[in-house]
Amino acid sequence: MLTNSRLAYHTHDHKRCIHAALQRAKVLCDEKHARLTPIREAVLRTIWASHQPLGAYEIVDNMTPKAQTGKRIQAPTVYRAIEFLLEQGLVHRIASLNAYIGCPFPGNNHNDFFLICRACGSTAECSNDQINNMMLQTAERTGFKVESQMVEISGLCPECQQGDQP
Amino acid sequence: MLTNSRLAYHTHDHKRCIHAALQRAKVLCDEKHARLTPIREAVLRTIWASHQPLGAYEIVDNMTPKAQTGKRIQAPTVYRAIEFLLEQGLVHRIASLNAYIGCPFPGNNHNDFFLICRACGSTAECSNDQINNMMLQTAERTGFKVESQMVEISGLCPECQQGDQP
DNA sequence: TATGAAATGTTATAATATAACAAAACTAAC
DNA sequence: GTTAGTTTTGTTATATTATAACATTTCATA
Repeated sequence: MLTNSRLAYHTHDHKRCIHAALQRAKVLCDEKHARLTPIREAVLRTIWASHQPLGAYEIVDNMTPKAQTGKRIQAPTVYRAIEFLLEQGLVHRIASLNAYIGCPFPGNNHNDFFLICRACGSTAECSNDQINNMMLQTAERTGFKVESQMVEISGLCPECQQGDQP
Repeated sequence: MLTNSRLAYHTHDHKRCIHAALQRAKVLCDEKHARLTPIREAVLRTIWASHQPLGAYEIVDNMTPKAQTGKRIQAPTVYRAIEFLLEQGLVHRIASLNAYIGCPFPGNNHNDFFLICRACGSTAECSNDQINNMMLQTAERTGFKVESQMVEISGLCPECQQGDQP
């Protein structure tokens, strides 16, 4: 099992997270001859500013205005950057929240699942081949041909179980 | 493993599906002293008109107007009915599609997963305790306390593999 | 440095969902 | 039955999420 739950749910030097994510993104885009433009990089940085999934308009609001003109980045531009980042596997969409989160291990071609804390919003990603295989088998027993899957688990992260919110 | 894939993916007497679903709903609501009003029943019937998840505004469009006034049911009314049906476990929300589908085995308190055909939209529900347990275990190994889960699998149903759409 | 392709800017709008308050229908006690 | 309180529905407006359409700019490369 592969997971980033240690980082997602406990305080840590988050600058290193962001830096590492940006580095991985650059390498990956380089390999694929995909263009990680300044805007796309800025959107990725904004998404990585936390371990909580961010809504598209939260991203819009958190983006710093263009240096030259001082104008704010508009929604379509952000959505286009998100689309690119999704295609490259650098971010994931959390459907249950209509929100986006950085992928901690891009390029792994994993079908992961997400552990979403309903109290603090922090979200970790886990991959578990055993579960994937079992889902595949179960689906195929009904004759269904699996192409992609989405697993989103809601509950309480270790930190938030302390207060044990209701 | 429990599933309705036989019905979801193959032609059958769908009137019986609808009738059975309505019957189950009545019994369940009776037991819980929940009020399955005419509007709620009509929304449930509309959702059960197919094995494809329906968007809220598709439901609005498919509802027959009020007999007395001839006026159409408005979105908030439909959303409120959906909310009720979700609470009673009579329908599920498919987050990846922003759509709603009838639950074939309500009251089972199952954490099921959905097999959604990307070609025809038909969606089956499966429950598999083994998978649920494994997800629980995996989550809890990270210290996460699971409360609910959402598994949505996309691919091709048996029927649509014939044409093998790309 | 021209040329076509890709990315971004800009405006408008589609699609999904909810807030807020009024009116009607139902429930339970009298 | 009447009435008071609660639940449900009607109605209007609006919030939230996402995309369409077309103009402009930037980039890669010939």
